[in-house]
Amino acid sequence: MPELPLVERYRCEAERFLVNRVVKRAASGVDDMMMPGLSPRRFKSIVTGCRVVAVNRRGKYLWIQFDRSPHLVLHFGMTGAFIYDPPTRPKHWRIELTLDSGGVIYLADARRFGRVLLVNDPLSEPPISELGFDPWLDRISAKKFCDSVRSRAAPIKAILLDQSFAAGVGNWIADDVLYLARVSPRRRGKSLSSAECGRIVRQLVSVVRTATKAGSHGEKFPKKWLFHLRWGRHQGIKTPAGDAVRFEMIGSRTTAWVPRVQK
DNA sequence: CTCAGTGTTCAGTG
DNA sequence: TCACTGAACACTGA
Repeated sequence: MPELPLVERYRCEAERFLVNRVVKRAASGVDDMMMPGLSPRRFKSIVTGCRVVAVNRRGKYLWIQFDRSPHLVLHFGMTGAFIYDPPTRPKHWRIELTLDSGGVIYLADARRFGRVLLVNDPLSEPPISELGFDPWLDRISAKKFCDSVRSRAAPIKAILLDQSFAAGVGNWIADDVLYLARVSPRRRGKSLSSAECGRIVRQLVSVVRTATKAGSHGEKFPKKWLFHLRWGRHQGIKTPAGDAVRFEMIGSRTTAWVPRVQK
C-alpha cells in the first residue's frame, strides 16, 4: 500500500489518537518475518506502560516515540494499515495497543512484508539512518540531486525507487514523476542532462507535496497523473491527451509510461 | 488455476 | 568493495 503520502496520513491519524496516551496493554503475534527476534512476551513487556510522546515519519518508516527507549518503529510493507477501535480483532492483525483512553489501535498486514522493530534511537540507527532525503521533510538542491543521479549507471526508475537515495518514493510516484518530467524510465542516470535532472527533482517535490496535501486520497489527485490509469492495467489505455500508456517491467517493478511523451 | 500487487532483502554477478 | 539485477518473501483478489 503505502508510499510517503499515505504513511504521512497514517502518521497524522496516529498522532491524534496516540500522543499523551499511556499503553495499558500490548500484544503481538509470533512472527519472525515481520518482527525478527521480537517475541510477543518481549514486545508486551517493553511497550506496556509507555507514554506516547510523538509519532514521527521518515520515508516509509513511521515511529511511535515513547517517554523512554526503545521506541516502536513500523513499516507498512505492501498491505499494512492502522485500524482504530474495530468491533472485532482485524483478520490480519500483527500488533495491538490498548490505551488509557480506552482506544485500541491495530497494525494489520495481510502480506506480512511490513516490519515491527524496537529501536533505541530511531533517527541515528538503521534502518532509518540509512535513508536518503525525504522530499516532504527535506530540501535538496538541484545540483546535489543531479550529481547524485548522474554518478549512477542504473535506470532512473530504479534510482528513484532506491530508498537510500530518495526516501518514501514508491512505484506509482516514480512513474508519475518521470511522466511529468518527460523522461523515459529506461534512461540511465549517467545519460541524463542537467535539464532533465532538474525536471525530475522539480516533479518529485511537486508530486509528493500535492499527494500529501491531498491526504493521499487518489480521487483528489490532478487528472493528468498516470496514477488514475495504472490500476487494473487495461490493454490499450490512453491518457486524456490521447497517448498510449505502456506497461513493462523496469527495475523489477511494473512500470507505466507514455513513450510518445517520455524520451 | 494463474498471475500481479502502493516493498525490501539477499545472493550472485561483473 | 561496490553497484546492479532479479529472485524470494506471503497472501489476496481478479
